[in-house]
Amino acid sequence: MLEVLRENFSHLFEEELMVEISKVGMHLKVNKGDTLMELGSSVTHIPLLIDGAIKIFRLDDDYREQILYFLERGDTCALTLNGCLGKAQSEIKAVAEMDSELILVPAQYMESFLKYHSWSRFVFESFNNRLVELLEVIDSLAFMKLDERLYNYLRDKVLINSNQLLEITHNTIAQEMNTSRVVISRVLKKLELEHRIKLHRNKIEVIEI
Amino acid sequence: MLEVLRENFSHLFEEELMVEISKVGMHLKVNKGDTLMELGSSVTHIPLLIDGAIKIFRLDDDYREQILYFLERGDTCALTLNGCLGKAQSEIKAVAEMDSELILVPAQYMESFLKYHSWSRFVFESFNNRLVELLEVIDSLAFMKLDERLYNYLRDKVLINSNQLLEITHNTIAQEMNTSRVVISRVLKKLELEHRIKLHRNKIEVIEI
DNA sequence: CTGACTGTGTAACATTTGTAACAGTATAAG
DNA sequence: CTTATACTGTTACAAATGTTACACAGTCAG
Repeated sequence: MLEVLRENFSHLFEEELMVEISKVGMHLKVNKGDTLMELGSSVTHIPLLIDGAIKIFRLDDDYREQILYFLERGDTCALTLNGCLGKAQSEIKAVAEMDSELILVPAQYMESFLKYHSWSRFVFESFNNRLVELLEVIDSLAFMKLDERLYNYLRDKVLINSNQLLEITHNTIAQEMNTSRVVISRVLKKLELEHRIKLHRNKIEVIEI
Repeated sequence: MLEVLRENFSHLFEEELMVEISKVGMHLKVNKGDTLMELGSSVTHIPLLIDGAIKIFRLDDDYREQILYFLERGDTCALTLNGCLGKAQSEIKAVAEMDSELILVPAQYMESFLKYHSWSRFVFESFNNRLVELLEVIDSLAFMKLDERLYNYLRDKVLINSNQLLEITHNTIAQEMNTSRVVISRVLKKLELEHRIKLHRNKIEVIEI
């Protein structure tokens, strides 16, 4: 695992910290679609993403969901850190957007690693990134109409997957954005008429400008 | 200023840190309605709230706004910290909800103070609180209808002001929630019919359960 | 007191989003 | 090939929210 850490985190962490992490961390591979954390499950580990992408959702009491952001290589999830400190059950869900690889660090090391400058810097920047992304979600929900929100959602997916051709169904989009399939189909059709996307069965092609 | 710090932050900060803060901090009093930070103004200070309450808004390009949360005694603004680290212009607005008193610490001390355990704990908890509050805003926007959002907004105001009788106009509410006055008047009337509030001129009485 | 202004109530209508129902088409399993 | 299932398109309608317009009541300055 130390090798994996060196390959992926040497620009972030000092050698000594990577050694420490490799002693207590757990190396994990997950498949596309796997759920990593369910509503209210206690937060016992801090994830470090080695490869792939994880999407994070907010859940409400009726199991509706709202996508928040993606974690990518080098990211961690501040909401987890949050859970570590606050001891609160985090009502979020994490699902692998693609086959991914991560290291899980037991939450109790969170604070003790703060003596490493690179770790505290990493944690700070992570909080920072998450705050910014949550603000973007708020912008989207508060100020934008569904067509723009949907287009942004698709653009994000394109970036994460490094592919203009998305393999996704209308139904899945509807769930992730907390609306209904009919509405998504309607708005997608509108975006297609505006030549911003092309629709295929099970696939959506995003036309970049 | 050291006296003021001791009175209000001795449960949070160690003595030595308070001394340091008192050397570089600026003691400030603001009046209800004063704007503390405008869209994109560079973030040069970290605020420590001594007394009163500050409301924080998200702004969009058309100067529409969405209220995020209130800062109270003992709070600081993680979005400011965010600004310190990320060097990004924070597109938020801060307005005094009531007459308030705060200490401004120049942003450059943010990192150096991290050697004080109580400071790094304080900063972490602050990030934490802000994340939780942003998630609540997202819940509100993503999952709730306007009547519930409005009632929650009023309840928050009651808590912050320690007063069931709010002095506020429909128009102000509409601005803070990014909707129109007519809509707010309509929904307020509905809440009144449900006996959850009572309407008066310039005043709204929230009936607690 | 008078006129200007602000705050509130309300009606009529437009737009956006959500829901129900159903048809047609591609795909997969047998 | 046949059947079942998943996916998409579309219509008609409902509900929520936004917009425009206007009436009227309280307040404040002169």
